Amino acid sequence: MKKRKPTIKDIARRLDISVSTVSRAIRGAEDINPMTKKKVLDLAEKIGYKKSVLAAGLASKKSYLIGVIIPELTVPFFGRVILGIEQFLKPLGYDLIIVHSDEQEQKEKECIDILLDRQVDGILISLSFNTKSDLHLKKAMEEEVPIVVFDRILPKSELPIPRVIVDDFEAGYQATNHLINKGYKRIAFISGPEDLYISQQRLKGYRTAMERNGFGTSADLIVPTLDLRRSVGQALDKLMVLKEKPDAIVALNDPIAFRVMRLLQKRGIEIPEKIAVMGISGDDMGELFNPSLTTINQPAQEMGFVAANLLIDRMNAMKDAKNQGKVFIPMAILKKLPISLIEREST
Amino acid sequence: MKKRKPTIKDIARRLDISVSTVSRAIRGAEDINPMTKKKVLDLAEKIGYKKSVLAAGLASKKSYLIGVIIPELTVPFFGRVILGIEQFLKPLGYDLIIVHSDEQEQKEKECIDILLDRQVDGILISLSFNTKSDLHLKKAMEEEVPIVVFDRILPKSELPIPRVIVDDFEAGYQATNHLINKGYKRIAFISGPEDLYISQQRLKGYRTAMERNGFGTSADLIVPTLDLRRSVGQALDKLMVLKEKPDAIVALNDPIAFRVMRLLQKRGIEIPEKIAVMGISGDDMGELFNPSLTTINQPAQEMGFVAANLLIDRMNAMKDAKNQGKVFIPMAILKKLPISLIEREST
DNA sequence: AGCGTTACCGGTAACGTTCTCGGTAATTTT
DNA sequence: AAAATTACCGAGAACGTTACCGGTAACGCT
Repeated sequence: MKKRKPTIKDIARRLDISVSTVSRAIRGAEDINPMTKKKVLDLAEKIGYKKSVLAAGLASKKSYLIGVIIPELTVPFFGRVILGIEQFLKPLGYDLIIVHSDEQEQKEKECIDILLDRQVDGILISLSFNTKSDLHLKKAMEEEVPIVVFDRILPKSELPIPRVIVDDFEAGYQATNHLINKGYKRIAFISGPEDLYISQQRLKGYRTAMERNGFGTSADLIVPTLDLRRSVGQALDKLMVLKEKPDAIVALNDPIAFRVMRLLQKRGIEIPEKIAVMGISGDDMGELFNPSLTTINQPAQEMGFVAANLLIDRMNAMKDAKNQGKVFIPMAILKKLPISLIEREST
Repeated sequence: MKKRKPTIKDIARRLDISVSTVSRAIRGAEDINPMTKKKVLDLAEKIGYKKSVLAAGLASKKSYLIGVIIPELTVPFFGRVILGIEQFLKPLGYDLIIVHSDEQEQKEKECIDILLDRQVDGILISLSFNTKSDLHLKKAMEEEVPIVVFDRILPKSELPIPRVIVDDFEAGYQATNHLINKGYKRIAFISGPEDLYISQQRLKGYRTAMERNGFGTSADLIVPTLDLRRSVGQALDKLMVLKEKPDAIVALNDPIAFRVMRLLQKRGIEIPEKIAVMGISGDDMGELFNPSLTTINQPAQEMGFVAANLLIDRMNAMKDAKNQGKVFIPMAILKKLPISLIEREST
């Protein structure tokens, strides 16, 4: 019943070769005879050898773990992003360690610490709703862990970090434009925290669309919500006490739009007859509502894929720089992904 | 700019003590003078020392990683379960590595392999919709990593594994009973795959409730769906071609219920006037639908908490057995959590 | 023939901890 | 006062890999 797990030493002994060679075979290095490589691999398979990621990581100073920080586990959008991340990273032998900040800046910092403790090879992060500073990202950079931010980024970050987003201005613009084309005239916008880039940009897109069509933008029609749940009601209240109520509402994202729809229905307001509602996210869930939610689709999976790709790029660049003895210069890259309209029943 | 990370050796040198002692202080062992311990911890803090989980894991043969396998990332229920798992495990210094099987048995096996490769200390798993065998769980047991199954379990598994579920029979029973009390008479049930324990039990609960109330259970009224999305429509179709259509539907879980509601509405059938709909899950999302979904609440977070607790128990039992030179005897434990009704508008 | 390549392979020192064992001094017990 | 216990600490060997440096043989080139 003694079942010590086989190691490369065992393989080396049985094949009468050195551990170095076995290691080469296992990790698929060049510089090895295909024949011996096959022999090693065959025996490894036969005796059920498993490489110790721990030991390998210790020796090579790599963990083959990538940390992913998202604000919330249950938001469908992030689920789709993770799918894309996996799609890119799994074939490369990386595993994901997913943590969530619960939309709190404080917890977000803790997440970074956890991941750094774990010695992840890189971090993919989408900022929480309430994150105002990116000092914790700096911390990661100082430890030389590459980091890529996706979707929820900070507007003016001087940090030279790659970022992947959708064209948020365009999203806000197209959403508003769609409503205008449908004949709506008093269009409101439910925004998010001021510091949030997606909020700023989408709002900007909304404003631009309104102005270009000669509607102007009354401040009354722009109300912020500070989270995805509780304060949506307050935001909506502000709109409903207006003398001239809006005939359409653009919500910062789908989860907010879902709540808006629900709250309107509770007030007995018909959608889209009395008031139209638009989201921005492209959640599948929107299809299940009654009426189904018109939304701007964000290519979530692609975003994950691209972000992961960017991360690996950075990791390699860093390694190269090191090998050549140069200093690695972090870069600010901003990648914008195109969006598209999904027209459903709520408009 | 040379920034080699500090190790326990550095601390040992600067404090002129041995690495052993430093190690003792860091990992909080007894057998150390509180004074020296404080000195070590202070210096560690000061120079920004971080313990290498990799090295520690290698030496102690523990990774402090717990693997979590869920069928789908975007199902809210599992999000809540993970919250509970974290709640229990984080204080103990464990991190989670979350993977998903995409509701496929094959991928589920791969997940197990990934986790075993990672040398996780334990595995928490909820089976996929289509998992018919638990041989892959056996594999984990053979490698001596404890495993606990939650929510989605296999009905008749001879494997001595701890399992945490809700009282699924009771859930099906109460759901049906609620509808009966509301005056519905022809109540249909949308079940899942036959092999799925939750499906069996909830169905059984439904049957029992029907019979006890003298309604009997016509086979027509029980239709299965094989997944959470596509085949829901087919299941519903079967009910709608019946001469005597049902006046209420119990869905196996909330995601299915959401779809049922949507499909009914597309057919112009009013809920709950023409047909009532009930879910079983307790997803918050159900509140946002129009009408909001009446459901049976499963204590998801508690389930995660309990499952994690059970896992740690098993891990300790295994360790104890080893220390005393005994053989560890795995046990089949079945823990049932109570459910409760959330009455909303769909019934 | 001499020399530089190329293709392989081996030895050995890391990597940063923990663990086991043993030892010393101080403290308690008898 | 001797013996036993306790509290604390150190030395050094693991843990399982990879990285680095060298070395040998075979091959091709001038």
